Amino acid sequence: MQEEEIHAVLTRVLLAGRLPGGLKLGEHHLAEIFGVSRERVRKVLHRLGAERLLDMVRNRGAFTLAPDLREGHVVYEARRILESGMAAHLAANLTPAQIERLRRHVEAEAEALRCGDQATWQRLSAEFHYLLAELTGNPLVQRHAQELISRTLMLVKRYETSAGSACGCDEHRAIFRALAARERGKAVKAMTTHLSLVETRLRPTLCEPVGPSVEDVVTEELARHQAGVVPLAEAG
Amino acid sequence: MQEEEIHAVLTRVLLAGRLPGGLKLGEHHLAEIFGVSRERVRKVLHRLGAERLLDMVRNRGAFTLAPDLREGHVVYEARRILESGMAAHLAANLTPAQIERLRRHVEAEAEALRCGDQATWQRLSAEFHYLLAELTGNPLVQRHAQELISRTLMLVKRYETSAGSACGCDEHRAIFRALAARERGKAVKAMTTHLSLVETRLRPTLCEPVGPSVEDVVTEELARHQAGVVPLAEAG
DNA sequence: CAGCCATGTTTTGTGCACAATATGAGAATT
DNA sequence: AATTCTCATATTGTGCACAAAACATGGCTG
Repeated sequence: MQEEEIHAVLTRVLLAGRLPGGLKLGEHHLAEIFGVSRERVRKVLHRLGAERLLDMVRNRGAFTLAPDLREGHVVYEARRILESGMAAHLAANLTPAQIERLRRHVEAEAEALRCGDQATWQRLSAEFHYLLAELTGNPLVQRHAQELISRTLMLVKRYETSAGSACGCDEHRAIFRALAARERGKAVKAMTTHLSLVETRLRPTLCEPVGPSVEDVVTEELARHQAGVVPLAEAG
Repeated sequence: MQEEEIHAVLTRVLLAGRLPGGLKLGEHHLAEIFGVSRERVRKVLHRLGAERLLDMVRNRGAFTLAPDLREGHVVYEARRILESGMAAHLAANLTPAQIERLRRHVEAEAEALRCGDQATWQRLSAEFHYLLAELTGNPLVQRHAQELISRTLMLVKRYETSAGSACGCDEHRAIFRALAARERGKAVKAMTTHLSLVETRLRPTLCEPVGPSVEDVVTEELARHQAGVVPLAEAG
């Protein structure tokens, strides 16, 4: 078991929000689950702490975070700032080929929505933003955008409303149209509006998904990993 | 010697660009310099690698990077994207008190420039951008902005032109005026223009500052650290 | 003489044992 | 009965020793 794999599995578990907040992740416990030495897990946990996916407390260990809606607001605000900048940049720099690629993506979203394919639509919907970051061609922007988007996915999993996730395709289309028309101001505004709307769709559902054991969740994701399933960004 | 201190000292040395690129930083060597165990240094080195301030090669060790102007372009582009988003946000959200704070900063810059106080002006000039990030009140944006700005400081140290660093105060003032007037579009444009101009001031000076030994540079910065000197952002 | 393999040396990676610190229970005291 | 102190236990942090990998040197072969 490579260190990179452990990191990937834990990252996916954490971003999926499948564990309740404030849960302690013991080094020894995880080491047993993964079947590796404690040091291996230890290093990964500290790295996840640096990436702000875990709360590391000295001499106490690693704890899952419980992002509340207030922190969620910070993430969405950061996204509005970064992605409106991205929109401004893209409006001025997109090539025709890139515009075409965007168009196809938005169409695929609409198609999935029309077919009632909720899973596909939800995936494409997230990937729209990853795609925009990719089209900037700037690795630094991509990394930052990916981090922020991942963090909102964690929030959405926790606070999504059944109704909420069933709209918003028009907003992506509006962003696309502004970008394709190279209208910078309009693109910025469309992006800002869209992200604000997405944020308002989060509902303060206080019900912590009463988590299954750490062992269950991690082993499940581990099996999925070893089966070669690669969700989200890497797939598209 | 705390792990945090070692990280701070090395970060400052690297960002100051006082070491030539591609230089190897041996674990044992650094451990001797700092007078700590190898594991301590090791951990810091890996962390710096994750922060992209060092090039970590498996089984080979840590190497200083030699950012060329092409990578510099990527950093400045990322800054244009992020900071233009910041400008758009600030134009809509600055409080009168914050505007006043910005005004004072820009005035201080002008004052330092008038007095010919090159050192102070250069410091204030960098801090202007840190200040903008701070005024967003968003910790995620702050972290990202700080990383990008630090990276450009590394570039400036390496490729600065004597003439280049002696202008640009007017550009900050233009940004301030647009923000104070809450003119979003104008603020975005002023920011983009400014960062583009700064980038063009970098000159492809091929002369690697023929570095003094790792030991000399690190021990010097270490002494400075222990004397309590805290440069740049923390000072402001 | 050039290229290549082998061996010795140096440097990094990993597991282990022990030390330091936090947690929780239980007893003693007010 | 509540609080605090102490001690037992569990968990994390750290240094050390060994393993593994890369590098350098020198000799061998074509």
